[in-house]
Amino acid sequence: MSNPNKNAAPIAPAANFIRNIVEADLAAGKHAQRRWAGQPGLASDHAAGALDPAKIRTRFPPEPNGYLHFGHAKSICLNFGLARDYGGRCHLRFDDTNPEKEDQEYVDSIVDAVKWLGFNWEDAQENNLYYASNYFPWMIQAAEYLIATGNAYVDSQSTEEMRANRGTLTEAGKDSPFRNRSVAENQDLFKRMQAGEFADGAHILRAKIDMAAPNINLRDPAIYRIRHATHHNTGDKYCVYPMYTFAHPIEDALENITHSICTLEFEDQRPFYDWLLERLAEGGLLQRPLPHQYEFSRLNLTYVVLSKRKLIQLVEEKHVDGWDDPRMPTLVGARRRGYTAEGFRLLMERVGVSKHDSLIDYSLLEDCMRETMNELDERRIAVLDPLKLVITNYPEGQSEECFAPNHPLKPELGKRMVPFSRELWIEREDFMEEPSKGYHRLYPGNMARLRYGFVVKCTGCEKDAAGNVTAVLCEYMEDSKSGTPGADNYKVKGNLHWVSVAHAYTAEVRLYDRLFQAAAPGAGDRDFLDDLNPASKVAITVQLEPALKDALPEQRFQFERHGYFVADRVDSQPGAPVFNRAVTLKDSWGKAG
RNA sequence: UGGGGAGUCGCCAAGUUGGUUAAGGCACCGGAUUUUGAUUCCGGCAUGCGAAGGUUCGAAUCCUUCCUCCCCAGCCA
Repeated sequence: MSNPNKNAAPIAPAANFIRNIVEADLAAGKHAQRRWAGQPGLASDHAAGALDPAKIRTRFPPEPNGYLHFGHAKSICLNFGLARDYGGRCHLRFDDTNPEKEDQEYVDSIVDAVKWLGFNWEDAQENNLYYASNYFPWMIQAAEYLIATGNAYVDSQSTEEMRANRGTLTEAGKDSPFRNRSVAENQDLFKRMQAGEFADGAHILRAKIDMAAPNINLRDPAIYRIRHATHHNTGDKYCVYPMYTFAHPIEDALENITHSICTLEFEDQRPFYDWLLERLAEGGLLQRPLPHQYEFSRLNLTYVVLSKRKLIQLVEEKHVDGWDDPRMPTLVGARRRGYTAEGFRLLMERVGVSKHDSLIDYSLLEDCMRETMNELDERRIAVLDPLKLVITNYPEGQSEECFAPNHPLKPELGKRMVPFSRELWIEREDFMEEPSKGYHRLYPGNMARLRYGFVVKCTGCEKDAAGNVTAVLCEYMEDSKSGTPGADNYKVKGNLHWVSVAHAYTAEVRLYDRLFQAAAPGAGDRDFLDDLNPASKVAITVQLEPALKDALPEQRFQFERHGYFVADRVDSQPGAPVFNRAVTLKDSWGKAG
């Protein structure tokens, strides 16, 4: 009763302030009269189209200058989730307005990552994959309109002069000496900027608003700069490129975006967003109603760094094995780690959307992964720290078939055969010569069940000269085999997993743990690298049940009593998979005693 | 010291046109089931809503003052 929706999929999304706004807008019919040209366009283009079939339009607008990380996943789930839930559309738009930083490699990886998360922007009716760079002609038109109406001017101050004249947080800025150039001169200069007559930085186009505005973003923000650079999409066609501040609102409006959702740090830019769009709508360039920007707080996680600078440093200085290292908080890393898209979607649902600065416990993410994997993954047996168990009353050279269910919650997934024999691998920690209080696995004189096999009674152990246990000895109860009528005659508390020595598949497993050992890496004046967890990756050789030899890359299993493991999608060879640990099972043993 | 945001249980987060006992999730603590010390199930868990005053029959919701935290001075996004 604590969660009546638990079995009713999909779970109703929790209320949040953005959903409230969308619902209110829908109820008021705020966007009902928008027209849609079938593709992005100016007011005149859309006016020729039919009513927009999408009730709302949102967008996920990454700059293709890096790999997507967990923070982006929140934005993706929010924007695509809204469109899905309210009869809308969500566009994937590459915000590629800075040629010096962007690359096709990133475009491809972003497309993959969004798809992997389970969202799409394309169906029989629409394909909403866009590039801001395809809007450059319209943006130049918009800039020229601003110049013509006295709302923009070409400034020829140096970067340093501009900075000096911007003022400070508490002092007003000073007008540029070029601020009152005539419209004709501004038009001429902007034309020549486009023609490539000037070097980078020689001139810049600025909006003409108010150098004394208390909001620094309104002190004549730069909107078009000169960059002689090759763009990944437009090549060498342009010498001038728009700034984000100018480009983004226009992109939204051209695409008929109704709710433009971004993170909190853009809040101060909303006045300019509205100012710009209002000017362009007045001029008849953009369709009304105009898009509106809403801000939410970005995702922060304990034990994780998400700043681009730090992620690059981790890769370049080789603290990790690349962008897709399973310990990286990138979506490619998570995928390789074995994390689920379902788990990310669940996490974002649980985390919610608000404007508070929040810090989410990493354990919440792990818990979401466990929850989805428990449902999704078949079970298999793996002995990670092998110790030999010899069943002294079982005939040498003999073996027999035991059957283990593939998923205890889903009998329809059937069973698989696991061979049983005289010598088995068991987990070293499943034997204690002198048991601690509450321990109910193997120790001399105690009985325990070999899961899906027989009940055994421990009779002792063998040791080497140094006193290390080299084998555990036991006798099995012949009438106790799982699935036979006699199985219930034995009541034992301990239940161990095992793999037949003669049949085992010996493989490599990477035990991954959190990349950082401090909840807030680099907090205070520490270097975040000092908080790296030296044991975040431990490769071991393990004994696996034979069926695991056929695991396909990216196939994931629960290794019973251990956790969830995935066949590495890069390093696995056909018939020779290696496994990554995504997350352990919850373990309350030893916690409360 | 300018401007913009935010402060509700350990972590998130509803609720904010003032009106019964302040949703829900995670964590945690009990207890039941269990051939994974997992899962599942049942129960518990804020006389309190950053603080102090005030208005009111009644305030997390209104008013006043104060405190704390985050963001902004790229020709990045």
